[in-house]
Amino acid sequence: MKITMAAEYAVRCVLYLAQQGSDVLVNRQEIASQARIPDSFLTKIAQDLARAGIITIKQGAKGGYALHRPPRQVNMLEVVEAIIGEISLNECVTKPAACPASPNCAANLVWQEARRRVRDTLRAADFESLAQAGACVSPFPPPPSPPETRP
Amino acid sequence: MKITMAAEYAVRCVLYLAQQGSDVLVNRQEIASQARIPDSFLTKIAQDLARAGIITIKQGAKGGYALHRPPRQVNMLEVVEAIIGEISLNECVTKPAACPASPNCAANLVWQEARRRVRDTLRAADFESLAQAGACVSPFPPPPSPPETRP
DNA sequence: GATAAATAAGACTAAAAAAATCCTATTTAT
DNA sequence: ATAAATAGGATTTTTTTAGTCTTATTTATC
Repeated sequence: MKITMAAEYAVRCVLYLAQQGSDVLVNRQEIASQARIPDSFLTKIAQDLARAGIITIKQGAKGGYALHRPPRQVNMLEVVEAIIGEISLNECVTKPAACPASPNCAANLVWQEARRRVRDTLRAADFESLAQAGACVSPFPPPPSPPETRP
Repeated sequence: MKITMAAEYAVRCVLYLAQQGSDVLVNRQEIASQARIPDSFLTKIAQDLARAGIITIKQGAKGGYALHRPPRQVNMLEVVEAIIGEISLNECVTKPAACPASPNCAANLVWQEARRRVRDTLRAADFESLAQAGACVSPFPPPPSPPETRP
């Protein structure tokens, strides 16, 4: 029930790029070290992200990666699914053939609902917000701040 | 990002027991064949369920498994987590040590939110509802039924 | 109390997936 | 032409999952 490391790395990679702003080319080693991603692994991840139209790869000397779109238009769901494929929590939902009873199974609907909610949550998180939030803030309503104690 | 087969089997096992009603002892082979669970694998799963206080195991001749509580008081979250441990979608949330930046990471909060929603959804699904729903109905508001065509 | 019918418990194995790594090829700025 | 980058695929290692097997224990029944 875990996202893979590759997907986590992908999110960190795109988040790092988003922090630099749109269209800024960053070389792979910098991304790898700053986002703590094994450099050689990042090549694989970047290829998936590029195929999904999330980043642009420039080869050759002075090459590197950049966001392909404004960070506002990229969300966590896209990034994660670019790496691991469409999220689904169980077999029943993915391959109905695996469970002949699935259309008659109430549990199946619960899995579908859970899946929908995870995907909605990730979809709501765009990288402009994430990058702006930066330290410790979230795209969700933050907890009310404690009343000021000093005038 | 998948639940394990063991967890799916556990849900089916408990669902099958819930359908028989509370306190009805069912032998393992019956459960295994009806819920399509490899018989020997079910022994492992049952042990976890028993440890979690979800089922009762009776050994010896005429032994078998039964729900330990009314189905109303058992939910999918419990059953799943009895098998795979507490659900968490990524490392950042589970082991903060793995990511020194986690308290400063907006993505982390999104993961936490997603996790919360999955767990809430599974928690809301109790086995009385699931068993009653039986065919094709869900614990979530069902789609409006089509108008009757025959008086 | 002996026996047969059940499950327990844990060691073990096989298969699949995840996480990298490595090597050769290609692209591009200078 | 050269050096600095990335591409892409093959390969490897590690971890997890899924399942099996064997021996031991429990309990109803005769």
